[in-house]
Amino acid sequence: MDRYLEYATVFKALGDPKRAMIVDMLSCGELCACKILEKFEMSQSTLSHHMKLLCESGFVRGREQGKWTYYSLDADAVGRAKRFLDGITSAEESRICEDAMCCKGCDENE
Amino acid sequence: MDRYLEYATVFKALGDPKRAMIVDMLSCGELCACKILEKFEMSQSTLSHHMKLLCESGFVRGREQGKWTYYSLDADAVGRAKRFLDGITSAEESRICEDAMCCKGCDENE
DNA sequence: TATTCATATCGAATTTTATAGATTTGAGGC
DNA sequence: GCCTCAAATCTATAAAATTCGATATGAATA
Repeated sequence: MDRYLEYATVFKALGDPKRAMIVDMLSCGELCACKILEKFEMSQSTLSHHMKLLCESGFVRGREQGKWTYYSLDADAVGRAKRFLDGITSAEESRICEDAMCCKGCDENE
Repeated sequence: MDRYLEYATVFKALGDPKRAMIVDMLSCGELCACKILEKFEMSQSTLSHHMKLLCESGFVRGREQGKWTYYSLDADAVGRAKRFLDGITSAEESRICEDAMCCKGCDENE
């Protein structure tokens, strides 16, 4: 269940429209908080909270330089999230299918 | 922002450890609620609520047959989520980069 | 048709999240 | 050293999510 907690933490971080848009903005490259804030009608403290969530999930990294904090995507975390979705589409390599968990319906298995 | 609301709704549905695990279970193929319930320590009403969320997000489809409800992944929705993550890694094709939104840092742009 | 079984829905309690204003921290500039 | 500015943190509040017991629904069946 721990592995799912890890996935869930990342997806939860992406599970807010503003954070999803922030992440998309960061796909263009590193951005400072001030630039991100410009694009939203949101208080500075609220943005800071969202960035903290994104960083704590591991999906985004923050780099402090002088007065500013620059944010960017963590390629590894993006890759892990992608691989989860990939694993979901190709049942063969699924983590869970071998686990006596699969059935084709209740009728056949009870 | 609407497009991000749509993505966020899906990611929010995946943003719970139990739901992430349920989705992984469904990667093996269709399952009925009773089979899923067996794998969790969770009341029936709670599972029903989780399945409703997953279905409302579009990520999972439910098929009622007699007394049972069978759940399976919606391939299109999985594909859309994947494409969001793909778009995030390859900045070139990003939805948002053209939007005068990119900068390489505050210093250069102010 | 009365009963049973699988799910869904309702209602309520608890926890978590989103938000903003006020304050703090820490770097730079005067 | 004092002021300014960017960002984080604290505090409070309102909204949303999680959970479960109880109840309703609806199909199969005796």
